[in-house]
Amino acid sequence: MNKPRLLEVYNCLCDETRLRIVHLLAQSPLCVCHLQDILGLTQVSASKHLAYLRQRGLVVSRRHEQWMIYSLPTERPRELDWQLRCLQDCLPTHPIFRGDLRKLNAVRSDCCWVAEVVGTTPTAPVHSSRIKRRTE
Amino acid sequence: MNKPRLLEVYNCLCDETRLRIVHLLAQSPLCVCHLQDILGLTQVSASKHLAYLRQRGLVVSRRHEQWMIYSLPTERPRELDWQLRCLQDCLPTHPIFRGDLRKLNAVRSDCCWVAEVVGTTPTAPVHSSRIKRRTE
DNA sequence: CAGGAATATACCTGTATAAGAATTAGCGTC
DNA sequence: GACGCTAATTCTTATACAGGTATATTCCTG
Repeated sequence: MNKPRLLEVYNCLCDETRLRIVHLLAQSPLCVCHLQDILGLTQVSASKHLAYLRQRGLVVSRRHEQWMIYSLPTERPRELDWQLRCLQDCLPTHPIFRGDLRKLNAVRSDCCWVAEVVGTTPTAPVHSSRIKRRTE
Repeated sequence: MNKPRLLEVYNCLCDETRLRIVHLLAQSPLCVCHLQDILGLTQVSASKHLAYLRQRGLVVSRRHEQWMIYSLPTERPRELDWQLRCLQDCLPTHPIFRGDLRKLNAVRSDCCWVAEVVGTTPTAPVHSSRIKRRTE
């Protein structure tokens, strides 16, 4: 029924978990398990929220070995671009999102393989460090 | 639980009816019955959505005789200001909102008292024209 | 190909809320 | 004060969706 694109964007962002996900992905691409860690989500919850966002075009995913890497699309509808600017302006002062950014940086420094995996060249092998992550 | 202000704004705008209301009020203050007419809402639906918006600070209301005039607050949180800019940029092309603006202009021209009532000086008497509106 | 890790899906349940009907309340005219 | 108009509230019902459990799928390693 030709739902306005902007309305779909609002439907995505009106849930706190999804707002936090988009806020994090605006900083860096991330795999599902890192989003779980940072946001304290169950695997199912993370996966379902990401599916919701993916189906509405707010995020894209690509497989890298056994991980799914989620990121913001490079070609973004203007509706989303407005929201990203708004997030950047309005969220940094709020404790929830400050905390998320802190945890994001912890993940980045703890996991030597994140930079490789989430970067623009996702083809580097990361086997040994992957095991390191899961056992730590 | 200290819900982020931006999340509340999204909760308001993620409903199509409320998005259309805010879009209209960004053009001009309006009384409830005009919003009903323009959007094709029942009295109850209009009133409840407006209460939802009012409780979250996205709109304010003032009584003028037997009408409640709703408008955007003059002092707006930045979260709302971002959305107003976004609406102005993203919505004009969509048929739903174009239609709403058309109907808004029809109301404005049909009803000689709208300008008086919704203006910054809401004290002018409008009795005769009010009756005219209801019977036409 | 067996097994494990990461992710997705199907199903069920609970909750928030949108919509409708009926009622109530406020303001103005007569 | 009775009546008409505008708006708000209450109650009930219906629907969307978030969360949980169990299961399926895909990829990698040995």
